[in-house]
Amino acid sequence: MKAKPQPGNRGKRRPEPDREAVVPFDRRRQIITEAARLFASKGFEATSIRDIAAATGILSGSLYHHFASKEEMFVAVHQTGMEVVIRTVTEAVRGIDDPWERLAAAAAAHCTALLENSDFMILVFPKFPANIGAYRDELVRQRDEYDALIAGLVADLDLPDGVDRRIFRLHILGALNWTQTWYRPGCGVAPAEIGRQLVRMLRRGG
Amino acid sequence: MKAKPQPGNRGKRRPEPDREAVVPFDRRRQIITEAARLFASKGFEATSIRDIAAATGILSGSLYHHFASKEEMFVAVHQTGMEVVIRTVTEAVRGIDDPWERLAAAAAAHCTALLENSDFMILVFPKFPANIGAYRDELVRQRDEYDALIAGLVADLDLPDGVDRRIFRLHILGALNWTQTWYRPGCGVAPAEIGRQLVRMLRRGG
DNA sequence: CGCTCAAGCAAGCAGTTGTTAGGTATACGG
DNA sequence: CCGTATACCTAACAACTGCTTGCTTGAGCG
Repeated sequence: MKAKPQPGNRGKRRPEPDREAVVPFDRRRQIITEAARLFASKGFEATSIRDIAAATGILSGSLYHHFASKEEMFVAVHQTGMEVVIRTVTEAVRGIDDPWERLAAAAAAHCTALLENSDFMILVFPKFPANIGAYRDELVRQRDEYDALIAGLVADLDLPDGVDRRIFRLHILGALNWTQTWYRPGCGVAPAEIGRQLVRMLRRGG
Repeated sequence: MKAKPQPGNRGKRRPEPDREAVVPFDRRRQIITEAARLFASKGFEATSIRDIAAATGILSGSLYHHFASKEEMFVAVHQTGMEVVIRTVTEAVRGIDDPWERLAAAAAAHCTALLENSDFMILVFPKFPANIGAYRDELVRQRDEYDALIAGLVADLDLPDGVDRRIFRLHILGALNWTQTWYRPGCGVAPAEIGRQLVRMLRRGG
């Protein structure tokens, strides 16, 4: 966090596998983690390359050995975040048969991943950076993949006639993603419970 | 929009009441409007003082005759946006008695104000600028005022036991506010319908 | 040993940022 | 017609932005 650039690991392909840290030293992943945390807390534009570098314990220029641009870092963070949510939700619904129970488990997992994964905080970004340019398609693809996962869960539900399943899905995702703006740890309600309550309200009414 | 700085109105307190334009010339409001549009489309940090000045047809330094800082502009935009939503929603529920119908009307009005008010686009900001500092309390106060309005509507509902009305309210606002990220004009569903459908889903289930 | 090359540092580039100081034209009250 | 206030312009400030260049270090390999 406050790590100063340490000339120690200059030129090292990789420090010898630390016996305490099972996870191998991976600078790229470390950068993504720190960038994710900063993007989540200050926003993309307000986070400077130097902020990310300082948090990683590196100088700003050195980041460009791992990423071509700040936008590419954003894409990497976005992708990693989406992968985490997709994996978490997929695992959460495995083995559950009842469609509503599956959706409830998914919502709980979504909230947990979003709000509790403090060592790798994810942000489902409300909007993409302005100059994202050519990367846009890739970001949309990543997001659509998760959208499709939720759409599959919604498709299995037994819903009254006239309910637009697309809007149903978007409202669920909206409510879940918006929790980022108001949830604070130790506010009395666990993330999983927040997700479950939403599905409960939508299922039985109220 | 593309208005170049025109030395014409230098020093004028106000141009003589234009017979065509009923609304009196109000630079401060004009700046707020343009800033709101830019903040909504590019985000606060990505919008520069010079962007706002150019959109207003003024030079960047001149903005500081109307606002002390960029953050103060944000506060003004936020306040104006909140006032518009509060006014719109308050008017929408007037004369309606049934609590669920009141909520449905409120949701419809919220979406309409958010998505359709193109000449004064509002953004309900997911998070405040980083260096907002002392202005934070004022922003929270403005937001809480609207929160209380919705909380009042929710309090009148006949809900099943065990439903947390606070979470109920936050999920509604979350779903409604998130529409900003996916709604596009002419996408087949009118903003008011999007709001109504949410309440319908929450009322009867599904 | 000598070669290669990833990983990082040091320094700086050109452009942009929010903000300010000082000057100028215009309107209005006296 | 004079003084004051308003609204704006001009020009710049220091700080910061993303990014590039040239160099150094040291591990791995034949």
